[in-house]
Amino acid sequence: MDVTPIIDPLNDAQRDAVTAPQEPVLVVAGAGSGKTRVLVHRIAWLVEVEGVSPHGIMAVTFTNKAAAEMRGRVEQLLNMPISNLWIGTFHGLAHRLLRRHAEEVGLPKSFQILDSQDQQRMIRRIIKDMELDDSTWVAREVQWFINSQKDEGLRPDNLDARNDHTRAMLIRLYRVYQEACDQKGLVDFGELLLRAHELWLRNPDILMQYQRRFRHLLVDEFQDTNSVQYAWLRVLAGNTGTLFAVGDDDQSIYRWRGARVENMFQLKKEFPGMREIKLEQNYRSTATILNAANAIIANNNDRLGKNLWTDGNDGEQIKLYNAYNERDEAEFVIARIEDWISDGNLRADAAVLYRSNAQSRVFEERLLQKQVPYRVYGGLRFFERAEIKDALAYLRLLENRADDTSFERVVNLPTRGIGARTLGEIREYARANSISLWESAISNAGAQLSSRAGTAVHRFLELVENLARETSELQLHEQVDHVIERSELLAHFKKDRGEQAETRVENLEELVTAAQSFEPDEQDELPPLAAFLSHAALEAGEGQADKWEDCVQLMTLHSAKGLEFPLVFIAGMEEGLFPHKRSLNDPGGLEEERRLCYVGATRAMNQLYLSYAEQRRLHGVDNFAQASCFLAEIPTEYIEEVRPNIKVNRPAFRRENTIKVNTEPGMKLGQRVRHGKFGEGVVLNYEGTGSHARVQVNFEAAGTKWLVMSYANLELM
DNA sequence: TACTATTTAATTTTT
DNA sequence: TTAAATAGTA
Repeated sequence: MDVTPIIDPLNDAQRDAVTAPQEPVLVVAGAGSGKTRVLVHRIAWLVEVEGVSPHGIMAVTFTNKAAAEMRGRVEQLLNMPISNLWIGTFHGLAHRLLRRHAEEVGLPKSFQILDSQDQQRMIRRIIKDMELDDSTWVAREVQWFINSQKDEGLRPDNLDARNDHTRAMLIRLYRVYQEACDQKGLVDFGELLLRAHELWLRNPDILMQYQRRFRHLLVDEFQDTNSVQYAWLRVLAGNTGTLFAVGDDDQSIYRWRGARVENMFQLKKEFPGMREIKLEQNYRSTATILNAANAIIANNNDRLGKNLWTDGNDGEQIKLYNAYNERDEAEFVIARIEDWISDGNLRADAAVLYRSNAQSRVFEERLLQKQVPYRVYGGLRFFERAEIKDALAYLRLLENRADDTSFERVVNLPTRGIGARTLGEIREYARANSISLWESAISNAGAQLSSRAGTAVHRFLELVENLARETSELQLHEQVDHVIERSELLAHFKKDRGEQAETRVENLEELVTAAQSFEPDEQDELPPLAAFLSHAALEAGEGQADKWEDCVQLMTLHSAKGLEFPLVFIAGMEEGLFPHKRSLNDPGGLEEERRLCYVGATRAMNQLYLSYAEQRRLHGVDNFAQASCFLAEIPTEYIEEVRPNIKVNRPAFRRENTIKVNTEPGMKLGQRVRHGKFGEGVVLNYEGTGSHARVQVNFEAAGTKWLVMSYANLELM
């Protein structure tokens, strides 16, 4: 057996990890240190050298993209297909388990997945039905609460209201929402994980069956696991499974959605013999960029501790541009990108990163104006588009008539005379009798409703039944085609004029193509339509179709994680924007922002540009800002301030060549302070200078207060 | 019932 | 500024 292809491309630390004995291993892998390579080669090593059957291996990732990439690379390395090896996302694997064991976890065979849009609609509906004031009970916030509890593995019964009215109501909403989901056979993303965990806990025999099978569990991005995911893995590993976890505590940027870096520490506690291997050699960035990134992240506490190094050269200094406003900033960035392109480089090798999506607009405008092709990441994905969701709603009703969310979506689309009043009655009757809207509609169509509305409802019910009958023998793509045609959805969008309407029609046609080229995962053992619908919910698809065109890349810092580009711009390095002021509301928020900054900087291979604007228009109002505190954390030797001859009208008072950071001592946003009366708090905002300076502090005990600096006597902590 | 005007709030996002 | 949800009008 020739093991050189598996071992040769690795450095010492990587090889230690790949060839480690079959015991628990934690790989702390810095940015650009080859963590995917280690995972891929580890799998190959287990199969080729240790003689482990692929059947006994499970590899878990967070995104479908990562899962697909890993599978592809393993197959390439082993030079064979590995269909019996489970590689997938936490949600994808949980979904597979729930389909196989629907009965044991109390789900109907035909359960459907709710994406977060559907979930929010459903919660909004519940708030309405409970006749709660929707300005106090915002669907988005209730959704946030429910999902946070699910991330922590908590059911309504596990929660205590702690004499808090608000909390009591949130728990009640959670309970009502969950009952509604159960009744309608709907499962949200958090529920997939929670039920998969409960599958283990409630069915020791099933658990044992999987424990015996999956002796090897490999987990990517371990720092992003939430409590349920950790618990699920922990139980599955049991005492016999060997966990191979790869992660980077410095790249933990998803705490706000339940990720717990502590899981990495916890792992070491629970598996005392756990081998810990650090990958610290970086193959991506220049020494300058790495040193700067290291300097930034060094300001964080509670790190596992590692220092990236490279044997590459220093490269160029990091360029810092102080823009007058956001348009000046965009102009500067795009001008540099045009230079880059005219030097013969690829547009796709240049990326503009920013903290919030709203920032993309100025860049887009400028790129459009300069006729430079670009692509914005994020935004609406294919399966999330309204017209696609409309079509899917029809298809979902074919699978599961009790799917009320889908029912509501298409009952009057295209309009067929079933208005708010009629729908209200159907809803009321459904609620009173604890039945689905579908069943309620059946009972109502004959009796309660006026004859006109009754006929309309009847027509809709018949339409769906007919669709079901007509498509039962068809191929998946024929089913989809038939449904969008006969439901008159296609005609509905076709009659609208304009560019938007045209893309809608194109998208619907694209859906048929998507169905045609859809290849169900054999492991999932589902009928084609059910598999397709699950796929649509679990993998929302890419945003733009023409992704292979050579385009400048625009994206948020979050979505840049895992990617690399020769030329990187991080725009909007301003206090309040990055670090974002809203991140300072919770403890550890600033540190997470700093990790985000670290992630951003380490995306750059050769050249990194940082920029900030003195004035920025946000939500239609001009704001003044100071340079981000992160800029001051980079040793000046790595930075060069640039000032090209751009003719912008700048006000005369503009200061030159100075990084303005922390002009007031202790005025840093996020700074912890102590007040004689109010106790400890965090600086949220400030205005003015000298004796007029006022500062807004969020006190742990006393809440948010504005204080005048010269009187407040704040003690820095 | 269907379309238009007004209001409201805006970090990050995968599944 | 802008998108989306709701309130108001034809």
